[in-house]
Amino acid sequence: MSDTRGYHHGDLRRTLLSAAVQAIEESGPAALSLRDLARRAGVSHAAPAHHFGDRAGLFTAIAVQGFDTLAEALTRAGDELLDLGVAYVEFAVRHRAHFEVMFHPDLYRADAAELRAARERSGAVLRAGLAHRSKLPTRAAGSSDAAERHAGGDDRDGSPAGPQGDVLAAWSIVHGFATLWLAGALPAGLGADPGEAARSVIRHLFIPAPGTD
Amino acid sequence: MSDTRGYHHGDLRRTLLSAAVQAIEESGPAALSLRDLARRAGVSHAAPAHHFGDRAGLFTAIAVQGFDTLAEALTRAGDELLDLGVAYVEFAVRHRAHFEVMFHPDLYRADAAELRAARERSGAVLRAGLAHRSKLPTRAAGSSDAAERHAGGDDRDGSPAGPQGDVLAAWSIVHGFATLWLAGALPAGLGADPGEAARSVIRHLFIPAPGTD
DNA sequence: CCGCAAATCTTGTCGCTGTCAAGATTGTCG
DNA sequence: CGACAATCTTGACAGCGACAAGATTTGCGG
Repeated sequence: MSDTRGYHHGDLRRTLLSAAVQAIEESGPAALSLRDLARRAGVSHAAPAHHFGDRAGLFTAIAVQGFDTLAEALTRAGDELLDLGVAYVEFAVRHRAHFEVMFHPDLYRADAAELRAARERSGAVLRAGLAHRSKLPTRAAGSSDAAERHAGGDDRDGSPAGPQGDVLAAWSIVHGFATLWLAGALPAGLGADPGEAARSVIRHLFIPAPGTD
Repeated sequence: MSDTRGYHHGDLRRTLLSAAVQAIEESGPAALSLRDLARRAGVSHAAPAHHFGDRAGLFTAIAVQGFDTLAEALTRAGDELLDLGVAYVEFAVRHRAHFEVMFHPDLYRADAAELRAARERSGAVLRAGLAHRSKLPTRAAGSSDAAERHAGGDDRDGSPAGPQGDVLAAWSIVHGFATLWLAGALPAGLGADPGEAARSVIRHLFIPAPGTD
């Protein structure tokens, strides 16, 4: 079945996908070449086209895979906002290639049904996790007056300062940290563990003074 | 001098740069073609090489221009953290092409002297502005107990949770918001003004409950 | 004013790429 | 066994970045 020899490769699609991910991790999405991919897989230069149509099709498949993997990772992370954010950053660093593709819609077919479904899947996990944001672990014991306070405030959605605003702020800070980390823009001295570094950055979201213990 | 006719174009470098920026705004950096640029400027296909060396050289020039423009914009924004963040996001949206190139170091020559200088210039402005972060405007009158509190706490730098942590958190949230906005990943309904949307998101950094007033 | 060197742009070429079309091989199902 | 669909190959074409060599213009020293 997964015989990689003979006229039929047997598992070409999966092989091409993982080769693509590896190539992107090495030199970025822009440098990806379908022909080079085919060469790595030991097939002819036009073989990839049959499975993905064209370059955009390949990137679409990678993005789909990425959104699904992200959904899994976030699910595993649990309900607490902090852990959710750390998981997001760790996903970005661990699956750098997927992450870079996912947030460059000009690379793939953003309107593809398969992709919209995958995006929606990971979006749902994110929203579900953030719905419990009252479980945000402050250093103090009290159950987060922050959440309570504006739960009584303005609940109509659409308002950018409303509960959606919390989600936006949380998403922005973890996405920004991940992006800057991947771009190599962050100063050295943060250590080698992006998850831990992200944790202390995320704490600044709702808790003014972090303190060291 | 700026005669665009004849054998010598006269102002080709600037023309190519602005054509490149426009092309990137239309279809992203990956789709940029030196030959297409030359065609737009009405010169031969090899003309750009003389001014920029190669593709990476062109992107380097764009990145330099971007870092300098960002430095200007941040300088104009003043000292308050909130305005600084809004200016950052507005720069990203207004100069989308520059922003996208700046944070994709694999596109250009990150070690070029000219570029490191420009990056350092904008970095200095950022740090200078954030040094006054005690001026962060809370809704309440009091002069931000947040800043005071941990100014007495741990002042040694290098600690990710220290004052550098504030800078990181602020940078992350505005960079993340800008990136998500540009990627079209944010939900509709935030309105058409990214600066204003950013303002209400940034407020979540140190102030738990924003309230609408 | 002259002439020469440097700067600027052109022309030609090479290998590489993505994409399409047409053919070869293999698995599958009636 | 035979036909059909899926899979892969071969061949071709235009566009691209890069390099080399030549043409044209500018500018500066004499």
